Amino acid sequence: MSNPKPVDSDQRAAHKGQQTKATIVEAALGLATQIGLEGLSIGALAEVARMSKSGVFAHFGSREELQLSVVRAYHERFEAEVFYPAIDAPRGLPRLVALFNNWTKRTTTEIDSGCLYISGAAEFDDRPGPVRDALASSVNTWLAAMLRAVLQAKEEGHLEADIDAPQMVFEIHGLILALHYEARFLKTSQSLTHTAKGFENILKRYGASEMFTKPKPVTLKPV
Amino acid sequence: MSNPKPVDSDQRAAHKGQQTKATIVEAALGLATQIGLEGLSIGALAEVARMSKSGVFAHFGSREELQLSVVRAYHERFEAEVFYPAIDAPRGLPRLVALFNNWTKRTTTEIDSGCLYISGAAEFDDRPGPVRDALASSVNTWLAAMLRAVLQAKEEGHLEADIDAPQMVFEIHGLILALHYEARFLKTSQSLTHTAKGFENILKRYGASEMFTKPKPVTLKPV
DNA sequence: TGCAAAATAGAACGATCGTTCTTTTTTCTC
DNA sequence: GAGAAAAAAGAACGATCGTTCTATTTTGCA
Repeated sequence: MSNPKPVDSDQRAAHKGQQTKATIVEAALGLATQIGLEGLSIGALAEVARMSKSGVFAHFGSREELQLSVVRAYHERFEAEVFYPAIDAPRGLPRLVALFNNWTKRTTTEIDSGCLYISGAAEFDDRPGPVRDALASSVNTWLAAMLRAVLQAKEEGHLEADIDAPQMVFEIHGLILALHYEARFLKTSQSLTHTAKGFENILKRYGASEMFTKPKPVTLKPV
Repeated sequence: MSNPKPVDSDQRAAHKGQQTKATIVEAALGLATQIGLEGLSIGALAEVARMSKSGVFAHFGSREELQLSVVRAYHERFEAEVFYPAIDAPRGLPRLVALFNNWTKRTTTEIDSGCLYISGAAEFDDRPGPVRDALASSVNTWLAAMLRAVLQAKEEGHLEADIDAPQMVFEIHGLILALHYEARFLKTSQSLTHTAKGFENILKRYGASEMFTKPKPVTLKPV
């Protein structure tokens, strides 16, 4: 009983299987963002991961479970890259701006790789099942976080008091979707500029002062 | 030589083949908008069209040509439903509003069926070839028409003189994309309201007077 | 170091894919 | 109505799909 709980290494009791599974999911994530969750085939994945088809398959038990693993991995990555870094920013408008900037930055890098939340939505539009549910749940979680940020900015007095918060989130979401569509599919060069300018327009319309450019403004909480 | 050019019936010299081909394309359009252009299989299409697989195939010669036919058919339908009805409206803001309303209306009905320009963009993101080119060409044609309408509204003095027209089209496009995404995938109930309100916000921001609600305003051309 | 267990590989399955070829049926013209 | 031409059907192809089963290799613990 010298080491009853080996919590030292990567994940607890990393039985080699779990670490190769992580490698596979990593490769699957790359494939899925490019060719979509539906286009993701076990054969192609095995080739990329330099493994046998059955070797890959054994880790998941079904293609659907593989797709779910990919969605979960994407969710974690999105959270780590977009959400968590932004909660360092002060509550209110600065945090909302940080969230949007991180979102935009991620979408910009995804012009080459693709966004799973967007391609997945198109693929699982009317295809019920666990994959669709997982995708929708992740997106809803993220949109709820954005809504929370808007509400907090309103509470802090950084936005006008009578604004329609879900409406604002809807419009921001539209900017990101248009950025992805026009930059990735149409290869329009000005998309990023349009996105930034569009966000400025939205902020102005909802009563944000010009302080949103400065990361740490003087506190002007009216309460 | 009584009838050298029978231009009477449906399309010129409707040799039966072309009319069944039209039926097939019709069915293919329905399938493609639901499950996507990539998911469109000749076997499934043959089943829907109540024909043999080879019978369907013979009309196109390749799956890619079938996909191209679907894209062309969608383009025609989009034009007929969104673009042409709007050019009856007076040049300037009324026409722009009509274009947007038709676009919104079509997207709303497509909450059940799906929009080929959106699902197709996700599928052919980084898949070069004729299908992608045809899709992108159609979308660009439509966005150019929207841009033209904005520019004309500016010329007519219905919008402020110094506005960034491509920027405005980008923001409008975002509204439609958000409508499709949130209504069709997330099944958010308020999407249509958010879209209409978002358009109002955009119009206000670009200096449109409140006359845009009335279909036939008094002419106020300042030139 | 030995041995059980876990991980991977390999082969094969039924199904479906796009496509080709041949045959039958339907259509159009004289 | 006969006969050529067009359209549709039918069967089969190689390839790939997800999945299952068995065999082999690798791992981790005593």
